[in-house]
Amino acid sequence: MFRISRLTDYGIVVMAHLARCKDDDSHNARELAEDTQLPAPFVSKILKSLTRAGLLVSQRGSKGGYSLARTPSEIPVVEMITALEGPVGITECTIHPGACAQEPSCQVRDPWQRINGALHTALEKITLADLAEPMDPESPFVLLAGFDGSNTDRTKLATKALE
Amino acid sequence: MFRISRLTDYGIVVMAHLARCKDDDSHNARELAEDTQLPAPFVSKILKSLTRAGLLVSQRGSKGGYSLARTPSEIPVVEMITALEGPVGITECTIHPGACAQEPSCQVRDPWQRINGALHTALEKITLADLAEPMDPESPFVLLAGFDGSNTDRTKLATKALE
DNA sequence: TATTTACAGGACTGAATTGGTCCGATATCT
DNA sequence: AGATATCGGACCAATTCAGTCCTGTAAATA
Repeated sequence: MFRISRLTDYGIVVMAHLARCKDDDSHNARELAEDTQLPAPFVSKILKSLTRAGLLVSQRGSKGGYSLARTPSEIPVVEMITALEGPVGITECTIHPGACAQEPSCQVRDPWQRINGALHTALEKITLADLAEPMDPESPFVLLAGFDGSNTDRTKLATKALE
Repeated sequence: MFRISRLTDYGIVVMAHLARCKDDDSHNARELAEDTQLPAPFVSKILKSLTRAGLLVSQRGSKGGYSLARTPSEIPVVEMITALEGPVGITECTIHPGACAQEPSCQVRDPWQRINGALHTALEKITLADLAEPMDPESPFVLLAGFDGSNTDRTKLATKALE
């Protein structure tokens, strides 16, 4: 478990496909469904959500369709996930503070918040551009540090992001 | 979305509680449910799963109960999650390779695998001890690096973990 | 040995979420 | 006006999740 829903998964595939089409003109839902080999009505649903979230712009009518609202490198993964399945949060209390009865006395909340923050930060840094381009095996991607006591600038940065 | 189930959440609360009881004797299900303020039958179910996964040892009969199978610092978070809700995997294909029809031609699989690997590595490094102890705000916890091109040893380590 | 305590395993149920389809309304181009 | 496509939302089936309950078995005690 712990996984993104199929809605999100497919959504990102579609976004990546759009990112790879360098042209700026819009692609309609049927076309995108064909290209990605995904069920057409489902793709249509996904596109609507992404448009409402401001990640795509839509053009109605004949010759209408969808296109990216920004360049791929300006679209972080976390936004796509949020658009399609709501805010990223490992635990309930991350998203709805106060909903859990034993929150005030909870002994594990704080560490979870940190883990969640780290995940969130990572998903903010990774953009559609990183997913769309064929991977360069030499390129830096998700790097994990931690637990070795080293106190780099990045450490403070990541920790700070959680407050 | 993107969250751990309540089963897992509660399970980790119970584990953390056990970790904080320094004594080595076993605690029965009813007692643990009382201490953590969680529904008793549910706690019982959780304890069984954790025992089957080898994270707890159980003692039957009168004076029976549960106790940690290892010291808290030897119990990584990822194992608790796996025990209670199955293997950690962001996408379907991480866990069931080949199940997805368009896997061979999938353009986003590789980056997802990397993200997943990074998450997995992080959850391996964080242990029950980190969750159970009251947090030292100065202590290094989850640190995130990446995308700056720096090629540290840890980079290679984290990248290597994915293959 | 009988009794009590407590875990083991699994069946079961109601609720919530997810996956996926479909339709009527509206906007745009020709 | 007519064809094309998005927009918004209703709708439904299937799965998963949360939580309960019951029967069996192992261990300790009297």
